[in-house]
Amino acid sequence: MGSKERIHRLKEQTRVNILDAAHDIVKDEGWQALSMRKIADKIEYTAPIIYEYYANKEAILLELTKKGFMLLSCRMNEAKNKHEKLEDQLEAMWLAYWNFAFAEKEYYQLMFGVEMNCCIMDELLPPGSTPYDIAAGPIAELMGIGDIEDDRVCTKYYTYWSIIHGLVSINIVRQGTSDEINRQILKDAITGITRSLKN
Amino acid sequence: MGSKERIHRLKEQTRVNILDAAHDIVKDEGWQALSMRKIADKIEYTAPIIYEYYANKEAILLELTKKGFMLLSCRMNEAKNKHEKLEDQLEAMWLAYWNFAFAEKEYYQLMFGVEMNCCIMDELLPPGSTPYDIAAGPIAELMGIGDIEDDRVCTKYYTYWSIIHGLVSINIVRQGTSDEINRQILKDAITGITRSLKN
DNA sequence: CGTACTAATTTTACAGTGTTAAATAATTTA
DNA sequence: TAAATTATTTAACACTGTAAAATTAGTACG
Repeated sequence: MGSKERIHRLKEQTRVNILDAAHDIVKDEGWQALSMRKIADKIEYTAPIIYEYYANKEAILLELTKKGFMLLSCRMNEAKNKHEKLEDQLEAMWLAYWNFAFAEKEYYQLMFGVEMNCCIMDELLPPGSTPYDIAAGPIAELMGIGDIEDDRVCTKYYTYWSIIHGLVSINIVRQGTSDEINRQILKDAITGITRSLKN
Repeated sequence: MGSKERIHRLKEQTRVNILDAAHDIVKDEGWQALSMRKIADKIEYTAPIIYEYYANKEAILLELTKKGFMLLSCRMNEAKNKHEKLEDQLEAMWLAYWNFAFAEKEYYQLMFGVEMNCCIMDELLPPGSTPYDIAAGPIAELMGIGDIEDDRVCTKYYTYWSIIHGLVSINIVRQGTSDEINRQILKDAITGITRSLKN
C-alpha cells in the first residue's frame, strides 16, 4: 500500500504549489493583490481547500517569510565562502544582501515590511521645505560646494538618510534592541558622516 | 447671509475631523484596521459621506502622508535653527528626524511604508544560520573580540545592517535615484564601517 | 404659510475580502 | 456491493471600498 506515500507526496506538492502560486501572484500584481481565492484559482482548487494546508493567510505569509530568510542566509553564506580575507568576506556578504533585496524584491518587502506607499514627497510639500532642502544646505556648506543639487551633496544626504531610516525601520519592526545601542549607532554614524564631509 | 460661510467652515471642520478620526483609529488599532466605516462611526456619520470630502481611502492616506511630511520638515527646521555651527545643525536635524519617527510612528509608517510584518527571524531560522550569525563572525574577528554576542559586535552589525537596509528601502520606495550613486554610497559605507572595526 | 428646489445624508446594493460549517463527491475499506 | 473516510465544493457570514438611488433636511420664493 505505497499509495499512502504517493498521496502524502501529492499533498506535500500542493503545499508548495500554494506557496508558489502566492509568490507568482505577488510578483505579477503586488502584495495587496494577493487573495486566497486567487491562490485557489491558480492551483485549480476552491478557496477553502487552502485551509487544509495552512491555518490562514498569515500562515502562508509567514512561510514565505521563512523561505525568504533562508534564501537570504544562503546567498550571504555563498558570498562569504568565496573569499579568504575578512574584509572581503564582509563586503561580499553585504553586497549579496543588497543584490538579494532587488532580485527578490517581493521576499524582501515581506521580510522587512517595505511597502511603497505614496512617497512622492517632493510633490506633497512646498518647494524648498522638503527634508532634503533643509539638510542639503549645511552639507553643501561643510563640503565647500555651492550648488545644493550637486551629486556629491546628494550622495552624502542619502548616506545620512539611509542609515537613519535603516535604524528606524529596524527598530520599528524589531522591538528588541536596546535603546542605548541605538543611540550609540546613531551618534556614531552621524558624526562619522559629518566628519567625512570635510575632506 | 453669513450662514454660507458658517456652513463652509463646518465642512472644512468635517474634513479635518475625518483626518483626525483616521489618525486616532490607526494609533489605537494600527493601519490595517483602518476602514471607511470606522472613520464614519467616529465622526458620527455613515460611510458614503466621506466621499463628499475625499475621493477615496487612498486620498485620505495621501493627505495624512502630506501632514506627516510637513510635521517632519517642521521639526527638522526647528532643530536646525537652534544651532549656529553647521555640524551641530546636522546632528540636531537628524536627531529630530529620529525622534519624529518614534513620537509619530503612525505617520512615519505611512510616509515610508514600514509595516511590521512578522520579523522574528530568529525563530524562523535554524540557530546559527541567521544573517547575524553569518556576519558577526568576521566582524568579531576583525575587532579582536572572541564573543560573537558582545555588544560592540552587535553595534557594528546593526550599523552595517541599518545603512544597507536604509538604502534598500529608500530605493524600493523611490525609484528615482541613480544606480551609480547608490553603488557609491553602498561601497563607501561598507568600507567605512569595515575600517572602523580595526580601532 | 406652503410649495418648489437644492443640498445633505442615509439606505441599499455590488463586488470583493478572509474564513467557517454544512453538503456533496470521490475514494478507500470491509 | 455497502459502509466509512477522505477530499472538495457550495453556501454562508461578517467584513471591506465604493457607487447609485432614495430619503431627509434646509433654503428660496410666490
